[in-house]
Amino acid sequence: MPEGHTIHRRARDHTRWLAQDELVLTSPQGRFTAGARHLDGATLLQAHGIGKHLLYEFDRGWVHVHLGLFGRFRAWNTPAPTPRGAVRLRLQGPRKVVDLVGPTDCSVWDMDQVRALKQRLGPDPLDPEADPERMYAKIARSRRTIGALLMDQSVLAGIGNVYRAELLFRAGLSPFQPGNTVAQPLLEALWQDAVDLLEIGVRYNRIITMDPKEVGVPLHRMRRGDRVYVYKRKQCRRCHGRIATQTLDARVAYWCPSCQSEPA
DNA sequence: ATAATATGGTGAT
DNA sequence: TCACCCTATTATC
Repeated sequence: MPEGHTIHRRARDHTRWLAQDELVLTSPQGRFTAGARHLDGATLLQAHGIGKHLLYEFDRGWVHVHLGLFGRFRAWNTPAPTPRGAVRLRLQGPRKVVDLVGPTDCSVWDMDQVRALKQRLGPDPLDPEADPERMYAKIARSRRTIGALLMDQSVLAGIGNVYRAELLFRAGLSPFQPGNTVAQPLLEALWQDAVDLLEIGVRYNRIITMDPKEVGVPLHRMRRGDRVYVYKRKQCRRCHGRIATQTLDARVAYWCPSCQSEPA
């Protein structure tokens, strides 16, 4: 779940549920005790999603959360049950309680760290202010594969292994095409497609990349295991050919050799 | 029932 | 390149 769409969805939900109230912060698991105590009783102004990072802006400080592969949130209406499992952080508001479990990072940040993060990350398709020119420039002068570049958070923030596979399929591009050989209009199309797909992801709280017009099923009725063209599939959803897999930058890339052009 | 697997990033080697 | 984090989902028996 945790590619950019998940993060932005959580930011939106948590802002709606918890902002403008004084929150009780605890760390039932104990690994964030000092941080929780530091911000206990603070008022949440807003939760921000930036790429795959969550930033909780309080009236007197920031909390940074990165879910990694295993991190999850659980939410309840008050009163919430006793924390179950390794709850790193519990955010308790008057109406809702949110538990954070298994994150790669949960820590108190200052403004400098927030600024550094924003500087380090590439444009985020879910940020209305994002400037894709930075992504075009980086890809255009890189000999690394487009498959690796799309997953590089300093090139494009929020894309993970599923969206990588699906974006490349929809663009008809091989993951192994060097970045500096991808035509500019194709880069622009990739960006716009990322914007569209991630917005769908936020709205439906899941990754859906199949075109409703192509499959004749509306977005909200697409069944599990049938919402993507190539990711983790055996057969291409479009041509029914065999899906190829290969490790690319420590992650398994999925592509359809017949629908996606091979690099020259 | 139990086992395998994963959408990620970091830091050590 | 690999171990780690340590959950939820999916696959297998």
